[in-house]
Amino acid sequence: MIEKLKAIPLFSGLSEDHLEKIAFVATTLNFDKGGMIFHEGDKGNGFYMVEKGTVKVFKLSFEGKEQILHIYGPGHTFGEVPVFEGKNFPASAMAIEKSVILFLPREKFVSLITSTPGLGMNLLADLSRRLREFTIQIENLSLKEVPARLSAYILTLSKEQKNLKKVTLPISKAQLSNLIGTTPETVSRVLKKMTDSSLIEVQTKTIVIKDMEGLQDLSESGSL
Amino acid sequence: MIEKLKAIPLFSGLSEDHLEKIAFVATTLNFDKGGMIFHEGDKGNGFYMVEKGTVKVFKLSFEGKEQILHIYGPGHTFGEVPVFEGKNFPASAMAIEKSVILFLPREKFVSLITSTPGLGMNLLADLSRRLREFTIQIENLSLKEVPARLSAYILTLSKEQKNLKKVTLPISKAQLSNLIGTTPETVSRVLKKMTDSSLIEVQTKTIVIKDMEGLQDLSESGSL
DNA sequence: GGAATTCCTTGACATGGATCAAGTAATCAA
DNA sequence: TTGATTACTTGATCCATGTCAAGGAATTCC
Repeated sequence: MIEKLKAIPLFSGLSEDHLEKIAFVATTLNFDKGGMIFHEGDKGNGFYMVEKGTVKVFKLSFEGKEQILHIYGPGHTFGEVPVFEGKNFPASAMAIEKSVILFLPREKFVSLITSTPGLGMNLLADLSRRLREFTIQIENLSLKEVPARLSAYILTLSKEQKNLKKVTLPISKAQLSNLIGTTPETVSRVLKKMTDSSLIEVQTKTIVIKDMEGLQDLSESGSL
Repeated sequence: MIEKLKAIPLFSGLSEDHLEKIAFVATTLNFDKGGMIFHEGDKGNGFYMVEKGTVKVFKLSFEGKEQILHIYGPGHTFGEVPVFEGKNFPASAMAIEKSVILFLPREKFVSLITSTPGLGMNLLADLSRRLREFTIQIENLSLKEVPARLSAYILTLSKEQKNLKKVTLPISKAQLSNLIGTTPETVSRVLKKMTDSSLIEVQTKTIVIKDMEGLQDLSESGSL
């Protein structure tokens, strides 16, 4: 367990001693594909870490439309907001494939923060990074059109995966459309246009970037 | 100065001694209406507090369109993200009226956090609250239409101002349209429709809520 | 207090993208 | 492997909201 915790950025710089305390209060949860980890409005009495698998954090509209806020893979933590703010979860979380999740109960963790200076700073950095990401997401949703959002997403993938020219979609196109705030139909049509303009080549879950600069332009301003 | 700091939620629960240390490193800045406090991309070597006036934090698109992320009045802090994350400002900040702003330099503040347990927790709570607000803003932009966003905004104002039935717009309608992600023309038209449906009455900067329940419905689901 | 500026409203029109529907491809399960 | 289920594509249509333009109200500034 301690080895697992060491790999998590949030806990970097902590002593074995502290990690041991954390390991002691953590529990392991298993979820099948589609399993709900928590629902918007639930009382949050702890937070979570992905050990294996993939998780989406999302909101549903009144009519059932979904907006994905984050997709998290191994090593990422989520569900912190109610831990520090006291209220309930502002969004829901679901495993989008068979996943193993660690759970850290709130109270034990809060007392750990005050006694572990580095942990507090790590958390502040982590929440700040998330605020920055939301800032970008709001910019994308409000100031950019779908082709710009989609190419920005492909470029993000290309940076995440070392594989600079050939990227693999980690989620279905339906999920992708909910992440960038559009519909599967529109994703399909825009990918086709991008292919027609020789920016990319698509084969099922693989996208080959043919014109990196063109994609970059499209992600910043342009339309197709 | 210490009296000013006491009024700020972020510093609640801190001893006079700690407040004195903070007051010692804080400086006062004056801005006219339209004065830029910082630009997106600037290196952030500290954060800010509104003492008097109003500030908007916003992003500009390539084409010059604006999306407002926050409007802050007296007592609110802003610009923390780079303090804890190290990089630059993810957005810009401008005084939208003559304002007095306190500036807290980064380095002195960071060392203060490690030596002041309560301050770290206050900051975590503050950033968490902001994450929750962004969550709602993303939901609004992506899952709701303009009439729902506008009525949600009016309801928020009504909660903020004790004045339950009669609210005063704290910003121009042009700014309001940039806050809810639309245009002045659309705001104008939607307010008119809401007036025609007897939900509200508008007179310049004042809105009287005639049908609270109807507004609530509209903010959650409906269209006009 | 009146001119000048800024802000707001209204109308006509254009359009990005949603929705509905039907077919095709990919994946899963037995 | 094959049938069944789920995911994706393509076309036709519709609608909310953006854009452009012009007139009207409110504020600001000498």
